[in-house]
Amino acid sequence: MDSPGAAARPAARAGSPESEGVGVEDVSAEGRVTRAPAMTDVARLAGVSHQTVSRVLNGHPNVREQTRLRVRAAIEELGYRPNRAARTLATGRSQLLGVVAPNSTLFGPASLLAAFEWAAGTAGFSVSVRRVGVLDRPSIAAAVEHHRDQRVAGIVVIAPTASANEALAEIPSTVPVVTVDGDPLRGTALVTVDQEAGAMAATRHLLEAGHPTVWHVSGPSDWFDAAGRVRGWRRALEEAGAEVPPVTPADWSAAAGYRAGQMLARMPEVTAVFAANDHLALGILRAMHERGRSVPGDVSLIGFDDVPEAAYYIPPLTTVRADFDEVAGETLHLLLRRITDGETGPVRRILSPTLVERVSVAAPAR
Amino acid sequence: MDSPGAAARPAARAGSPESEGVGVEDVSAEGRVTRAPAMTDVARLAGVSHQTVSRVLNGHPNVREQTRLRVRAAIEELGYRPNRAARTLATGRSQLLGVVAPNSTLFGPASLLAAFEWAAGTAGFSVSVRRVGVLDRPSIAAAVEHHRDQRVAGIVVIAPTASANEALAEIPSTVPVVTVDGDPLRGTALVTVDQEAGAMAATRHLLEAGHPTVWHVSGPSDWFDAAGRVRGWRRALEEAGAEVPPVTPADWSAAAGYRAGQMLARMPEVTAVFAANDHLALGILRAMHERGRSVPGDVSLIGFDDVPEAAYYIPPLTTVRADFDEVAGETLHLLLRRITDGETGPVRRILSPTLVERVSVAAPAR
DNA sequence: CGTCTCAGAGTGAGCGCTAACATGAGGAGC
DNA sequence: GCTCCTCATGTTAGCGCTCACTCTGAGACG
Repeated sequence: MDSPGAAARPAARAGSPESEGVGVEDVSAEGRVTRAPAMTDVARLAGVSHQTVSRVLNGHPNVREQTRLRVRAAIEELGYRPNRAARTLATGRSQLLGVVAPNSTLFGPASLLAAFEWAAGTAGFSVSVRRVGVLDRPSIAAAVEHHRDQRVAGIVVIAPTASANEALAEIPSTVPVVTVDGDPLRGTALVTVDQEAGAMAATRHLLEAGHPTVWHVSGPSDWFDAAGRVRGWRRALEEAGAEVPPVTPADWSAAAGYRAGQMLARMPEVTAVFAANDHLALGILRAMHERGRSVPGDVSLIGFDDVPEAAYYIPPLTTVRADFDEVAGETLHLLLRRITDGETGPVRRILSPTLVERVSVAAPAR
Repeated sequence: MDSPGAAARPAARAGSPESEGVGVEDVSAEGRVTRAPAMTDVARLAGVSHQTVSRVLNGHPNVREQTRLRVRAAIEELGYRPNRAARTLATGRSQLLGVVAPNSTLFGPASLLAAFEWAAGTAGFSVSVRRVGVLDRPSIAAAVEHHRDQRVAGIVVIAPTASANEALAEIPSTVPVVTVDGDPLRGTALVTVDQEAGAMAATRHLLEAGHPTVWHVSGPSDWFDAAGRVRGWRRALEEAGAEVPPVTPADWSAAAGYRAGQMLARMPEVTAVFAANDHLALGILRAMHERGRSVPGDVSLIGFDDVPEAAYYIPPLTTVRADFDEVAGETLHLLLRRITDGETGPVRRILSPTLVERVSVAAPAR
């Protein structure tokens, strides 16, 4: 509205044209506030046209080496920095990537987000994050629209729940979108962790330790991650011919794990539990402890995520680890390919998690 | 580079001017690719000048109600969305806020970031996040420069370490900056939690339970948070006339807490410990457990942060909680005030944390 | 020795918007 | 009835960049 020096706007190009080394940034020699150097200022100083400066900046081939050096020197001297808004306006493309993420600090999404921001930053892209409170259709659609307004080059949607699905279907294909942790069955670009494989590995590990069957405390049922882990658990049991006990439903919190654990702790037939994440496992651990059931003496337990603290639970937790750096890297890679090559076909990258063995698993007491 | 339809650029404004309801978005009736509607399209449809459309969009006063409605209808019909890049270019101001954050998933910074993104989104701002690997001068300076290139309206620096300090001093005052978790003694805009008060409350609580003194496992010494907690702990001891034992240095991890706990567990005179965060406390808990020292029977323990899992540690952890939503809200508030009012003087908002009592504290055994 | 080619530049238009100024109609004030 | 002001709107000129041209001179080629 009223930033200082706004009145000086039509001034510019005052002073002798060849005055060397003047333009620092915001205050001229006379102490007057002036604008930041633009491409034409660089051009004038280097004795070329603004278009040549543009060519140097964008690495175009047909520029003589000597000219290139002269321009670079001028850029350096003026401390020139290109105006991204102008470039975006002129090209219709930006160096901005949009992310739609759930408004939570859950370990998975938070780790993924951090890893993606880091990877994108390293690749020279900015990341604009839009948090959504509930992952329903209108919220996600609004967040996507918001990003499109900014002319982002591409969008990443961290949409771990089923309710987000329909919103994704509505996104016009004019802007590249990659979904992370979304519906593995959808026909778009998707990167996710093989939840089913991870859950199978955990369940098999417990069966192989000698347990007749494995109980499962699941995450919220509308999360794909949770559903995939249930599927893997069930499949491992079925393949081994073991009885499939009822799922104990929960959310992702230690509180829910504790409540589930209180139930399971009173059932003597429960000797092995696979929890859908480490925080649930922590709650279960405490419930077992309170009921005097030792882990792994009486009950074996496996979690999922390998949060950094899992190794310091009592006892240290056997769990399943996904490599979020890898997921983020793949996501970025896929998105950039879609941006530059205009690819639009369905692509799926499903990364395998690994079992991390610690001490919360043992053979069942006889 | 070669997006489809780039060649059709100089086309546009084909077709009968008054053809109603045509302009969906990207494909005209003939199936040809065309550009998204711009302000002039809206103006033509509404029978006004583009400037009037601009006035309606920006809520200027001098527009007749009837005209306003006509313009709004045209906007609706065309599905018009303003081009932010153009607006940014024209005004030199954007609706983008830049955040510089450490590349970690530590509970504090991660929670703060999420809360800030949420708050900013609610206020109609986008948030561009730049992660920095190490919080040293060049890294932070580069991140800030990156944001300035994008013409962000303001910048938030989450700079919890001392080494970040000098970088902050270099930032020109042309762009509003608010520091979070930074040096409480610096003369800029700052929002932070009163670490010292929180640590004092924890330490006093242990003293009041009857412990002769309190031992401290600290965070990394270059973090302001850690330093503040050490100060508060020391001050509470001194004010109570208690002996001040040596600080056990650590980082923020459960692993470091475990190592520190192994030391403390062998010292019978240690009956009360204040850990600089909950994850350290978790590690200490396990070390105590392994050595057969019960918490709170033999040793009382308090953490800091109140991570959601702390209530499910064994035993449930007494800790200190900061309200990150409040911190984020204050930060946004402060930043927006600086952006709109051009305020530049030093401002400090220091928010008080609260003690959350659970069961890890008891009177010392006699 | 004239013509063609092509690297290495420059010129002008326009991306979609806002800011400043211009215009014109209607009413208040004398 | 005239001036002067106010409200509602239009006109014009950029913001700083890229794109599609045009222009120039030197070498290749017949």
